[in-house]
Amino acid sequence: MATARKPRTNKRDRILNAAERLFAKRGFHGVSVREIARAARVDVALVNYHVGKKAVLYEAVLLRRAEVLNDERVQMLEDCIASAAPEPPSVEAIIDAFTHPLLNRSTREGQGWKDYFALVAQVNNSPEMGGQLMSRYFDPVVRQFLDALRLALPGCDERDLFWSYHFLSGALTLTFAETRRIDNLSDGLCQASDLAAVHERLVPFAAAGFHRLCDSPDP
Amino acid sequence: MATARKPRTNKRDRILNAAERLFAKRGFHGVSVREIARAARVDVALVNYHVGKKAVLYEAVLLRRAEVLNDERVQMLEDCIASAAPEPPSVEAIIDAFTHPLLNRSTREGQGWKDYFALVAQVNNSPEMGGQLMSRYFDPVVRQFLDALRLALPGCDERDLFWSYHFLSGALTLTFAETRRIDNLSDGLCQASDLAAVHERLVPFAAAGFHRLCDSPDP
DNA sequence: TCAGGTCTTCAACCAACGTTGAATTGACTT
DNA sequence: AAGTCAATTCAACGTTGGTTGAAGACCTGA
Repeated sequence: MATARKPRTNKRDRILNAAERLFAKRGFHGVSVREIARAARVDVALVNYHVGKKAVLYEAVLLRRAEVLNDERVQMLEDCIASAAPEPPSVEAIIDAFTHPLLNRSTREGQGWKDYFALVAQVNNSPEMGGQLMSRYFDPVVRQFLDALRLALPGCDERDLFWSYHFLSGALTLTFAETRRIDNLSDGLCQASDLAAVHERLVPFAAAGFHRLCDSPDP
Repeated sequence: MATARKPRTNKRDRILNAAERLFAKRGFHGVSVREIARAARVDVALVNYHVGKKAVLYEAVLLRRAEVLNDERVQMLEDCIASAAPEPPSVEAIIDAFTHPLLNRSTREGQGWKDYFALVAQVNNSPEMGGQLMSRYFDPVVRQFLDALRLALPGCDERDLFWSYHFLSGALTLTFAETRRIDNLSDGLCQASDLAAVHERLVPFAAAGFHRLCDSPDP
């Protein structure tokens, strides 16, 4: 008797998917609820029924994959700590645990994740609500990574550590925004869509930056 | 006879200033022309009269300070090349020539420049038009900096160089977006508004990354 | 003073917006 | 068969959006 529940909400997912794609492209204010409903092939009123008003929809899109991503990041961090024990893991390994989940999802799974990361890139650089939303959804896990980095960089000044993470965050989000500016700048030699090529460079680039800032002695 | 022209357009500047501030905060779609006119204390129709339609206004805001910034960047690059001659300048010095103008304008001059950089940060991470606009307004000068970096990093792989610049660009734009996320993350220890503190860390961070990627031998 | 622009105001247009409430469907329980 | 509740449709509400055109004000040089 129990199980035979409705597919709960096929349409709720369709709405979230369409919203994700459109918000990623044009931002919160650049997309109308009606357009999202049209793209999801769903009546306008259903958006309010299944999700809520526009602002709620926006946060629902952000939250949906944030949980998955956070779990995977924590898992990878614990793995890399465990496999380096009893030594602390290297800075490279920690950064890789932080960035690799993005690469994995973006290349192995569908366009949805790509859209999601592009959306996050916009949010991260938005003065309007960027600070609040990013802090709410990602910073709890970021703090765990900072804890690990402290062990890998003993004696590191706290401010150097925070700013180093800030630079990594900026480089990472611009990468996953995939604006194709670099395609143009490099005359096609580099491609924003070739995330594997970026990732194998981002990790050593950022690690070198962390070491440069955090290893130096303070007088 | 000649000179006594009207102040040409007092109001045009007021419109551009108001637009700059609002676009920086909420993006192109998040601000209405009517709101800009209200903030500039100007009739709605004057926006179209003095500048043009909304899209033209947006690009006018971007262009206005891009020219000033580009000139200053080129000047600082030439200076640092001249003062290092006949050796090529260091990577640090080149990056500093690229980033210092932002710091200078942002701290010494008014809120207008801060708003402008926040706007550029949004554009840089926007999939909608980010690639196009950034390339159009900034990449000609970026190419000059890449030329200088090639001399400072002889034998550097081209793709490593482009990606290194990409990472620098991401870190730089997130910094000048001033989203205050880092204030929250660091419990007030770091402040997004303290641009001098960021700048003195960004230059060595990025320089270390460039060296790490570009100095390594390719088998 | 008048004629010429330039600049400014006012009002209006229509399309699109987010959101809601009432009415309808459809499937499952009793 | 009737009743229940979630899901869905439809139409409408009141605002606000960007843009325009015609009319008015202002100034300058003749």
